[in-house]
Amino acid sequence: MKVKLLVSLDTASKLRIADARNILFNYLFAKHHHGIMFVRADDLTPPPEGADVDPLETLRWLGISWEADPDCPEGSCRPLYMSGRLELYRSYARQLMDDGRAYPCFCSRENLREMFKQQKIHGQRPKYDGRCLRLSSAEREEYLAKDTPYQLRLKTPEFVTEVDDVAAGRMVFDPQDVADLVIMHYHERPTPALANVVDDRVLGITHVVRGARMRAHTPREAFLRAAFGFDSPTYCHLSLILGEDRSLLSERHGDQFIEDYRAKGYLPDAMLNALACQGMDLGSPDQLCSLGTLARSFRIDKIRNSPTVWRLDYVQTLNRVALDKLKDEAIVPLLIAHVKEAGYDLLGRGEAWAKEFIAAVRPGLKALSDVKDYVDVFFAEHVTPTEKAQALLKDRAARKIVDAMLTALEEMPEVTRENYRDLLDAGRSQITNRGKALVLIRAALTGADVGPEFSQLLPLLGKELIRIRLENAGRYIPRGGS
RNA sequence: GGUCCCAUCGUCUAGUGGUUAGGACACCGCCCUCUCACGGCGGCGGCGGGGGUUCGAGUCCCCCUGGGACCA
Repeated sequence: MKVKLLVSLDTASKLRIADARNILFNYLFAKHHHGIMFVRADDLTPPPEGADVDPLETLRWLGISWEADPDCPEGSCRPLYMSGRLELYRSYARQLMDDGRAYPCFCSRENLREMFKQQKIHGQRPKYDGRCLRLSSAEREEYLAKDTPYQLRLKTPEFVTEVDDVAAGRMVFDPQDVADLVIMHYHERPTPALANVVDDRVLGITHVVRGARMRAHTPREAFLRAAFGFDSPTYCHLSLILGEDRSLLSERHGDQFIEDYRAKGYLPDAMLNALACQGMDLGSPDQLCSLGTLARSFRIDKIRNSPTVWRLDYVQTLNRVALDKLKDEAIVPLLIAHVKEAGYDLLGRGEAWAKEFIAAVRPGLKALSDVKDYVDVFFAEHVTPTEKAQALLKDRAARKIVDAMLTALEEMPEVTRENYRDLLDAGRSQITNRGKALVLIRAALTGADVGPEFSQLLPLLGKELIRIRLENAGRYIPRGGS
């Protein structure tokens, strides 16, 4: 039997890490078995005003593709849209109602709330008591005649229902535990359970692979399927993804949308591997796995389903590996935007210069946006020394070094890879402690005590900028003394 | 409160009755070096607890503990 999967995607929200991982695992599972994965866009709720939200695009960026809506013309990659399937869900719900397996519930939200409150007061568990099921047909007609909004509830089947779960084995559900489930909200909006059960049926879904958060929804779907008489797909619930404090990943743990990482210059390969390792064994990050490799080694019965912790430092490590694999030509266009955001033009001094710049800077990059930390050093006319650098420049030797370098600089037509040492030596020869001299030179030139190698720094800065920097540094060096 | 899930180094994981419990990230140290980073080498560090089953249990069963999700 061909593996067929369906994942749903909330179009009102950016793609979350956990959802991305779940969808990735669906994709890998489908690919591994040469099956197919459908995507259903749950578009009943519009995205917030002015929000730039397109989780489908994020999926494409990750390289994850899906099977088109079977009702669409050949060659399309259109996902299924929930809004276009409302009639389908309604027709199935109607069928259930006609068969007497579902009934309208006219209780308002307020009434329900009151019922639960009373039950709590009497020490009972809040649970819908099925009062609308006991309505006489005359009463029911009366409500309907008055156009009272209603929900559609499933008459819970009376027999125990079972579902297979890859991780948990066979799960057994007792009808005693559930109240009559709402399958259609007021105004004929399907509940997720109905939509899932119907779509699984219509599309011939064989496996449901989804987050562990959805596990508790399984009984409802099981009872609903039992009412329809549908077979159940096999379930597999994927581990929760937690923050470093071991609570469910959320805003307070930092970036939780794939788009956030994308914007910071994380590459798809890095994200893919970071997601995959939440449940899979990837070995060393040195070899980033491609989607194809991941799919080949993916085994649904091998994934771990205990909660995992999303670690930013690991994502960074993966991204550095991904960045390393990128050729200079490929990295230039990606970096332009990040440099521009910091207020500079990467190509302003020519393409050759840009390449040298990238070579100097890329070993330190964990994400492309980190380039902002280096940009001032290379582009700015004036740099304000850090406190540490200022302290260094208080050294009286600094004056001698800076002056000597300025003098030497005048003799040089330009500072290049070949002659930068001469410039360095001019400063360095002023004092005996050569290591210390270099620290002072760094402070004077870059305003920092750490930074790129001189062999890269000096030629990149060039004569003019070096002169300006050295002169500027003079303001921080005390006058006088010997 | 009810239902359910999970449990190997700090973290992600390998391990499906016999292993010196392996790898990776992080951390620490050393080397490289003008500094940071990169890179190389090395180190620290784990089967939550208690009962069984078995000649033998991280591995199978039960209980406890802990963490978590869902329903409210």
